[in-house]
Amino acid sequence: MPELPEVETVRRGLAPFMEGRRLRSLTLNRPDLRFPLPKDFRGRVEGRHVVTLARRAKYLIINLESEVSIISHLGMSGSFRIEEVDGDLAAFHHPRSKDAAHDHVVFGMVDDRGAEARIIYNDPRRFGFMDLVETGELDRYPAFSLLGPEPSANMLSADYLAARFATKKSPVKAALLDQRVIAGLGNIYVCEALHRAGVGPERLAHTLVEKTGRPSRQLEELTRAIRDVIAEAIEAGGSSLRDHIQTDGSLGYFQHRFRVYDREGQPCVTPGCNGLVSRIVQSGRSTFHCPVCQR
DNA sequence: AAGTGAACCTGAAGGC
DNA sequence: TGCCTTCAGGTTCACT
Repeated sequence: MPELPEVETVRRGLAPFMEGRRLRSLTLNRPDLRFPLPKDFRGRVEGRHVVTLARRAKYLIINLESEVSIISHLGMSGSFRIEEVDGDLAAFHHPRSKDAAHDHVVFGMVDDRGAEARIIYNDPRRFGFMDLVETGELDRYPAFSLLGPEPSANMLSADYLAARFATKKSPVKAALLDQRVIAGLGNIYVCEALHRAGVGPERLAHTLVEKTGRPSRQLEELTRAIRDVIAEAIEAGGSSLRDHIQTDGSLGYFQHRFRVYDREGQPCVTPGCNGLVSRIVQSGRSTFHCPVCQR
């Protein structure tokens, strides 16, 4: 579920309920998620104010006062929801009923007027995890130090991708899923970006680089497509924030704009293309693409 | 060294 | 209704 745009949507949804508020209580309903929860987790965060919510790739970062940061990764099925303890803002009530058996971590927040809210982390498959680091050490956090650039406009260029792809013999689909190359793309947005750029998922990454080392026209298209699809997806998640906070990590409204993902057998939407969306498996994961207009 | 596939875990959906 | 198989938005680890 959560690729970069979904995590960013979660960050924006949680921020009003966490930033500037005090984390009064932390409840752990089990000792581990994918990994053991941090040692003395409660003792190190309870009573502290949340300064900011940040995001790096698919990681949510809760910066607390006294230079302590909680790192949260949602894995495949992780989500946050907000329950206002005493509130009258019915609009924020979560639309979907969750299995409380998978409510693993609860952040009890209180603002300076005493208004309370519970931020509840639910994760049936428990592929997610949480960790605790000193804020100044975030850049050295092992999972972060290897990450490639964010796919935002100023961080990602065709020249950069050309340099990374030049010696890569794996299919471009796999190369784009590699978080060391670009941080934050997942299966959905890789499929979507490849389709927008008209690049076949099985193309070997190095074939998108000219002999001179310059990016090919198609690689420039792909770079643009990656930036566009991520920006649009964040926008779509963001727009849904206005009425219903998307703190469940669901796709907001962007799922209605999928051009290939989960559309096997349906007509390709590229103007003038008469192809049908096809599903193949690459390194164990579904790839949706149009064999006619993606080359 | 790089690239592929299995493993981690639960639930939903489809076939019979 | 129920049982079985397949699949799912991610990452890591063990093999070629």
